Amino acid sequence: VNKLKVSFAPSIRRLPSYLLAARQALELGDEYISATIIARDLDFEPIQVRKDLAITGVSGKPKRGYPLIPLVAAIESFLDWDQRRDALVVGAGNLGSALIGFPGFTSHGLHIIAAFDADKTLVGKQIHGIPVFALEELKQKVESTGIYMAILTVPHKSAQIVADKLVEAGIKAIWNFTNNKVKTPKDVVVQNEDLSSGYAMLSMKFRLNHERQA
Amino acid sequence: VNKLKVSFAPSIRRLPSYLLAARQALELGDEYISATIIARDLDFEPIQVRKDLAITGVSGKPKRGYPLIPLVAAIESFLDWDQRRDALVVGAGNLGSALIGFPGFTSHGLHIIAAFDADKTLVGKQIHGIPVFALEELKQKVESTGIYMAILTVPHKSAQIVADKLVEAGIKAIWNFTNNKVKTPKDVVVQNEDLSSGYAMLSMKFRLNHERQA
DNA sequence: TAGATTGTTAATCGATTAACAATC
DNA sequence: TAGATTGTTAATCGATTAACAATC
Repeated sequence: VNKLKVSFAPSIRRLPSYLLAARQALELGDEYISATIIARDLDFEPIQVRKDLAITGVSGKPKRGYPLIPLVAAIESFLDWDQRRDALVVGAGNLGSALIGFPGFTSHGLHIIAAFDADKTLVGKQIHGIPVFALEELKQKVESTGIYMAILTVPHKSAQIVADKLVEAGIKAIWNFTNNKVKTPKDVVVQNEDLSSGYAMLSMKFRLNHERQA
Repeated sequence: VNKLKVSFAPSIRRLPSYLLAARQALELGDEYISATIIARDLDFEPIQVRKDLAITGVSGKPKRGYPLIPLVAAIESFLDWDQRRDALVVGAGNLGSALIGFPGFTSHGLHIIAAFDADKTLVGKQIHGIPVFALEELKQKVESTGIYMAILTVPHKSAQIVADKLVEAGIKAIWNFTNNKVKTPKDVVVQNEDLSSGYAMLSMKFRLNHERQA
């Protein structure tokens, strides 16, 4: 079910780091940035950077590189990050609160404007200035605001149950920070952000590095 | 620099979800789990699950599947998750605090036992029962405890500076939650956990899904 | 001009999927 | 036994890297 093939997934995952590099160069007053420079900064191959940037449609100048302002615009537009997008956080625990307070999202157009939690003692309070509502109010809030994106930060055992409620409320995109995969109808996209898979990579890298030296 | 080839990286990233599935089946009182069942739960192909599990060395029984207790043990041992590992959090802001309070890590053997921050008003306080120290105390603490793993949750602009301090203090593994890639000598492994690349994927999936219906 | 860089086309590499014999 | 499942070997697919002409 629900397996949407995202073409060039690895390239898309790398785009945000190119965007950051471009913005930083812009801040320094540069006009152009070359794939060679980006590659050196990020420890990639220049050819990979060129291939990745090609999908955004931006075009570079031989000997100079990519013009920064069009480059930033091309990446933002390709990712749909050039327009404001409001989102909900569902599960106002530690991780949910941290994401609400995370300043980096606004630079991608992402604004968290409400939180929801099953815990009634949190309801009515604010977290980093954002109001917390009861889960029961979800559907009504989604309908009245037209929001279609939700960040899921509940305990993993309730992930599917809450995801079902999100779908029922009309949410169309779920950023899932629980370890449990959730299933949704095919008109609702899910991005799983499994921290434990990153930790598996770190553990493995450490083991291999260690063994290599031994 | 520092580009350590982790063989079978995609397989390693999937192992934690197999581990979770196996543990859940064990809780339900099952004795075996088949690749078919795991694949259905996680929306993978059975052949992929079998290939992935093969690297851990566990062997299954035709018609039954993989015996749960050896399966859990094999994955944990392969990832080095069968022994306790202590870690530091550096940057005790929102995200750092959330990771300190995240209950899931202990099931992978990961225990956060201290936090560090440049902000002197935090020093001496506790976050979820974990003490916060000044950055200046880093080296001394690393040396006295023998800890070699750090979780980096500082603002992205100070990522490299703080990473350098971690290396200098003797840290050998850095789990980097900032958007900035950090460079380290080759005896220090880094795992970059770039949230914005996940958000790029979600944005793209949503756009493609939307366009397909239009 | 010389040389660095882009962008395209082709080659390589690695991961996923298919096929199927072995097994319980 | 029949049939589901494992595990291995081969085929396919897609991503990365190489080669190189075009360009400024």
